[in-house]
Formats: sequence, C-alpha cells, structure tokens
Amino acid sequence: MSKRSQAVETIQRELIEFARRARGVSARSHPGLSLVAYTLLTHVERHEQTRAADLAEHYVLDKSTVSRQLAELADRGLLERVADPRNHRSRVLRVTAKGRRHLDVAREQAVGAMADRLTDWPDADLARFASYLERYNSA
Amino acid sequence: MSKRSQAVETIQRELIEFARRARGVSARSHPGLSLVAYTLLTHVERHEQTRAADLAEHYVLDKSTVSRQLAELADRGLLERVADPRNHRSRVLRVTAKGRRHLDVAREQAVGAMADRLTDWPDADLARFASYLERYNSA
DNA sequence: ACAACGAGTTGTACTCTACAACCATCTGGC
DNA sequence: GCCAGATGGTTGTAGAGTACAACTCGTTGT
Repeated sequence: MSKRSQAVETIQRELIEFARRARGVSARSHPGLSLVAYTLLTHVERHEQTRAADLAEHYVLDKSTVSRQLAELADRGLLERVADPRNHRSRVLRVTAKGRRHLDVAREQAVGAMADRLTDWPDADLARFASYLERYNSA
Repeated sequence: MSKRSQAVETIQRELIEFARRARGVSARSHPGLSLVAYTLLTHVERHEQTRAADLAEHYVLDKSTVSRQLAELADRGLLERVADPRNHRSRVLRVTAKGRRHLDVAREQAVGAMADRLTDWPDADLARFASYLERYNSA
C-alpha cells in the first residue's frame, strides 16, 4: 500500500476514533446540553439566517430530528425562531443572549480541556492542525 | 485572544463538527454495521487481547452498552469471545475471518470516500494531518 | 387556479446508551 | 484457608436521539 493511502487510512481511522469518543466525553463534561444541541446552537451562532432545513442537510439528520432539537432549545430559551416576512414557510434561527452565555461556558470548558491535551504542541503545529481540519470539513 | 487559543478553539470546533456528521454519514454509507460496532471491531482487530472492559474504558461507554454491542457482533459471527484460562471472569476478544471481511469492505468504502475529499491534498499535508490526528488521539 | 414543491411538525418505532442490580471470579489481609 | 472487597460481565429498565411516514401550511410555476 502506498504511503499516500496509508495516510488516508490513518486519517479515516483516527477521525472515527475521535468521533466515537466525543459523544461520551461530551455527555460527561457538559451534562444538560447534548452534543447535538450544542453543535446546532454553535452552527446557528456562526451562520446568520440559518433555517432548520439547512441544519438537517449539513449534519445529515432528518428534519424531524432537527425540529425536535430546536423545539427543545427554544423551550429552554436558548434559541429563537424568527418568522421570515419574505417566506412564511420557514423561520430563521437566532441564538438568544441566554443561549450565547450557555455556549460561552460550554465552549470555555471544552476548549480548556482540549488546551490541556495540546500544551506541549508548538504553535506552528497547532495552527497547521487547525487549518487542516477546516480544510477537511469544508470540502 | 491569542493566536494559540484561536487555533485551539478552531480545532475543538472542527473536530466536534466532524464528530457530529460522522454518525449520519456512516449510517447511510454502511448500513448494517453501526458506527459503534464498526469502531469496536476495528479496535479489537488492532489490539490483541482486548477485553470488554478495555473497550468500555477507552470509548467512554458503560460496560452494559459494550456487552450488548459485543453480543450482537458475536451473534452475527463477526467476533469471538475466547475464554481466558488464566482468568475465568473475563473473555478475550478476537475478530473472526468473517468479521475481518466485513471490516475490509467497510474500510475500503470509508477510505475511498475519504480519498475523494482529499484528492487535491499534497502528500506531505496528508502525512502531517495523519500524524497530528494520531498524536492528538494518543494523548 | 391548481399541481407540484418546500419547510416544518407530529406520530411511531427502533437503536444506543446509562444506571442499577445482579452473578461469577479473583485477590489480599488475616 | 477464608472472607471482604475488587473486577469482569450480563440483564432489566428507562430515557435520549434518530429515522420514516403522514400530515399541514405556504410558495411557485405553468
């Protein structure tokens, strides 16, 4: 097997490995905001004018799943569904101030835990790792 | 915020982003072998003498969850639980020939899909990305 | 104006998961 | 040797996340 396909296989395996552990770690570290909810909320925060259907497509989830997750987030006051005057079928999503606070706390914890694992990484490696991940995800 | 903590935050966000999509993508691409089952089987293949408790610890899962997943894998003939003569409490796990075939097929699909996303990456970047992921996961 | 489409919600069922209770086996101190 | 506590695993039960199907309501195109 070529060096290249070995690298691809390693990337595949290690990413899956991470994904598999992330759920459990996240459930333990911030109970009360599931990984799904956290991710959806983060996405809405970062992307203006997101609608439920966009989330479903992006995260490969059924629209019913997204609908219920958003309903829960809205119930808890972390997110608003704003009627779009131009299109009465859909509603545009927006994180509330309360939601933003929750996200800040969760993010701080998550980033803190991650920073611990990365303490002995040189700055240059961190920057490159970050850019690789962005590049991979945006493909 | 420093460049360094920006990088850490990006890494955190992008890894979670990946994890969140992995489940759905995997469920669609290889139905019949869940992401959990696939990961456990891969782990057993790569690590001799793995026991159920090791998997539970490694993947941050309850031992009951692992027990059921393994029971299913064993039922389907993909994995064996071999009695350990030295310790009658535990059983050592081993992938069967059938299990190996399943893994090969699943891996080939997964790696193929991933290779498509990575076609325009230079070899050096792939190698570095792979090594970063290994380094991160082994921490 | 009506049919097709798009966005979202709700009913239902299944899987993954945790927690608790349990059984069997091993280990260390006495 | 023997018992208490630890370790490995299974089973009962319940809850969260998810998909699929059927539905409503609004929009678009012919």
